[in-house]
Amino acid sequence: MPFDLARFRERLLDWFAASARDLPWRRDYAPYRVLVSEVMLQQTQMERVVPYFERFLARFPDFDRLAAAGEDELLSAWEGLGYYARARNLQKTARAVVAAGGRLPEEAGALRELPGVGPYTAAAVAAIAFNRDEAVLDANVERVLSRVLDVDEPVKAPAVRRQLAAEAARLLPPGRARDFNQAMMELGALVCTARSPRCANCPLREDCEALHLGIVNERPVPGKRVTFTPLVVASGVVVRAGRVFIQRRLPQGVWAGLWEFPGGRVEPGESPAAAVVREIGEETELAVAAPEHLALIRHGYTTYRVELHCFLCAVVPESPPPVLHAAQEYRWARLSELDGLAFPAGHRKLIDRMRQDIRLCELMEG
DNA sequence: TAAGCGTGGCA
DNA sequence: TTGCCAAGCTT
Repeated sequence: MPFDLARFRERLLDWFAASARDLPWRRDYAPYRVLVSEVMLQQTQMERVVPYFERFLARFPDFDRLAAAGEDELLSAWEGLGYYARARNLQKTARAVVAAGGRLPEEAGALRELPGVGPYTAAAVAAIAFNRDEAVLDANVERVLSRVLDVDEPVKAPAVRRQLAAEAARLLPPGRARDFNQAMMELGALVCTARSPRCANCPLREDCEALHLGIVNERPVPGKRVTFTPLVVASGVVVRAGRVFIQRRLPQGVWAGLWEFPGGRVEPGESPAAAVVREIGEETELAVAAPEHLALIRHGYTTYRVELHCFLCAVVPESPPPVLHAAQEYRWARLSELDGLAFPAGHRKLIDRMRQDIRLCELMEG
């Protein structure tokens, strides 16, 4: 059966009307809420975003409140979501919107000028908040179209992406951009999934070329696969007079502006205990001794797989005061202070372990 | 154009 | 356990 555009649109929109998940930003499609949700959803799955979205909106209910937020308050609300530049850019956008009178532009071209708003987010906000006729192209749409149209080249290749963007625009029913785009992404998330797609329940099963050919599992064609680099890291919980040393990371690079415990990479042939003493000296000029193993935490970030060795360290009595070489600010903090500050996920896990360590808690009292 | 930028879930 | 994956943007 030939591809029928009207049928494709009708079945997709009917399916979405019946199957759309109840999400907080789908209540009224208020532009601020749509923008926050779309930025949170960059490279992040729906289920993970929803609780962050609720907390974020409670703290920062509008552009004005977000524009006025402090750095720790902002990053703390984002802690655990990753890609923290998103939070900073979202605040920059809020400030630009406030400066421009308080309203978000409605056209994709103007939205695209805002910090942290790329081609996807500009089209998504224009379509979902303002129902402008823009077609989004995200990983879900790429996957759906690569199957429906049987695309036999890697979908991440720029030329293929341009082609898929044009196809998405062709499929878009004029005047229905809000529902159409969400329907394509929702279908990708719930039915046309990367693994174990539910083709028997798919509203587009009659329109799907890859399904007809029996090669759904060969679509989309993957691109170059990323290699993960194992990394051994040692970090120190440096305690003095009931307080722990923490430092704020530099404004550029990974975990920019977040707080952390000092430490760094364990060199080949070096023990984690020796590395933590060396790294703390290099980063802070603090002299510490007798590192005592606290925890071993495994986590990953971007393309690294990290084995994080954590030690409790004492400052030697004749140690000089801290001088920072890998951070912009430091603090001797009480355990209870750490909750209002943003830490990388691995260090947050360490804080959780610290709270379970009775002897450490006794050391931190008072 | 390619690499940097997080994180947790899942098979 | 390990590899793969997710509603991308910036430089």
